[in-house]
Amino acid sequence: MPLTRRLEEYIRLSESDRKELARLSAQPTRTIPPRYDLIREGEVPDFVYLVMSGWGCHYRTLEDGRRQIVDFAIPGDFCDLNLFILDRMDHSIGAITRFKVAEIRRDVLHGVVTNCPNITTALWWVELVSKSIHREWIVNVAQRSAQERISHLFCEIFLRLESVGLANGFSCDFPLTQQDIADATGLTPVHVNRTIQELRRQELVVLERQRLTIPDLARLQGVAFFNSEYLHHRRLSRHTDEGRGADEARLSNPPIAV
Amino acid sequence: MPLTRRLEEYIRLSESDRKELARLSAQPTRTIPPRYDLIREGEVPDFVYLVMSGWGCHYRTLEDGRRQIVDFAIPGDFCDLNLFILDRMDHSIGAITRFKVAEIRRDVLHGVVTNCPNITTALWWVELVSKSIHREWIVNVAQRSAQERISHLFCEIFLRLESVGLANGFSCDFPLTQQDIADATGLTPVHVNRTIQELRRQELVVLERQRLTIPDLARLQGVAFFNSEYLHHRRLSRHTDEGRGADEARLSNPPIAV
DNA sequence: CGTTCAGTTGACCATGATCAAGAGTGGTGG
DNA sequence: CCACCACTCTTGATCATGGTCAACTGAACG
Repeated sequence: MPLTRRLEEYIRLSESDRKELARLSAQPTRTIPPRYDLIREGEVPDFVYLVMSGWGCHYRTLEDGRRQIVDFAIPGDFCDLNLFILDRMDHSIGAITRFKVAEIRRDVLHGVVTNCPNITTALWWVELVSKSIHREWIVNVAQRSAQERISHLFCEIFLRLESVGLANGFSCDFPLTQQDIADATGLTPVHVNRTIQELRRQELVVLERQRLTIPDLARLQGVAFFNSEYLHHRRLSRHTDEGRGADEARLSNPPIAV
Repeated sequence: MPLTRRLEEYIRLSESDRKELARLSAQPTRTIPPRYDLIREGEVPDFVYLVMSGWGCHYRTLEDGRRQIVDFAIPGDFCDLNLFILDRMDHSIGAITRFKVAEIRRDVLHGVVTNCPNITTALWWVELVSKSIHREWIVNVAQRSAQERISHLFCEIFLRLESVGLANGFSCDFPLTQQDIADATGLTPVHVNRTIQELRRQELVVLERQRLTIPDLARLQGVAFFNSEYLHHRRLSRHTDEGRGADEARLSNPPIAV
């Protein structure tokens, strides 16, 4: 299940943790058709949403219609853990594909969290990692060239999907249109098109029928100036050959219940 | 005191809350000279830092030397609340001016937080607002023109300083060099220079001797497509004439201790 | 009074935007 | 089964915002 895989990037889960998490995934679901919104800027969410399947995106719109995707939401992601604070949404969440989310009531989440301090810690992780991803996106759009930006996006998406078990080998689903990529990277669709053609010509990516293949991840990371630290994935040692010493040390930290 | 003013943007503080907050501000301090780092990418922080005076910045560097400021740290800000999670820093924090921070030990913060659920809620707010600011920065660098970006930065800084009591009337301190502004907006110093000259010519800002004056904030917000919602400042009604109804409703939400 | 650093100016360049038209592709209904 | 429509992708020509390089000014400080 993507959620448990996701949280296992950060902490060890006990059997009872898993049981509690299963309760979250068992909540009633809602399905959003492609290109519709789950929730809009200004609305007050009733639930915390947990992505079960499909892709969504977090985006902001300016008054004159410019639109910027600020993050993607893939299975195992929470959409608005901030429900704890209960305020208006400062951005919207839309569906890219058919998008199925579990609607978790406040009290249910609160129950899980009080039963399992472990899970509280894991949810903090999730929040902080998504903040770290925001930071990396700032760097991405502010400093990188078109080719670097798009390569970086490909690397991030591939590794995030892999981390929840949704990649096989060198490939993963990739339902984004070139317009979506443009909205996420601050480029125009025309330029995204030309840049992707260039990436294809250099055999850095294969992109066809909603499927992304990265024949040589290290090489793509190289051209993107991609440094995976910001994802804080424990299992990344798969890719970096760093060994497991540091990981084990991290996992031994006692969870802090706040 | 900036910290209490800051938290009062989000919640009502009781007398005992204030007393606990005073304990945080009374922790031992450390002073960083201008242009030195408080902490670097990859290091493991021993403390949560609370900014007492001066300005700092959060920044990331790419391997080839490109540098991007991803947020500023001003009095009343916490630098790395994520200490709860204890991992390596994924970015650095540097001093812009002489920069004084209180070093708060884990157990001290933990004590304050367990005594005052109110403050826990407030700290969640602080985290979520800074995440929201990250999102706005993504939009800023990805979608706005040079003039819009810089105007937007001016608006944000002015309102954030005002919210902690560090603006008087139309002015606030502004110790950033044009190089700093360039690093924060993803522009070159040369272009920042020309753009600021243009803003001056249009009498949108006065910028001299480390001091920023905004004669007509509404007008500057207009050219920047600045919408202050993302700052989640309760007291913004001062600027928007929105009245206080919604604010009062928000403040009446019971704080959630997580 | 020289050194340093921020700010300023000019000339030229390049990355990516804009505008416009056409080619594939997939889904829908007659 | 095919015709049509809509949407995404592709291509070309031209333009503009902002980058690069380099030199100069001015203020601050020892």
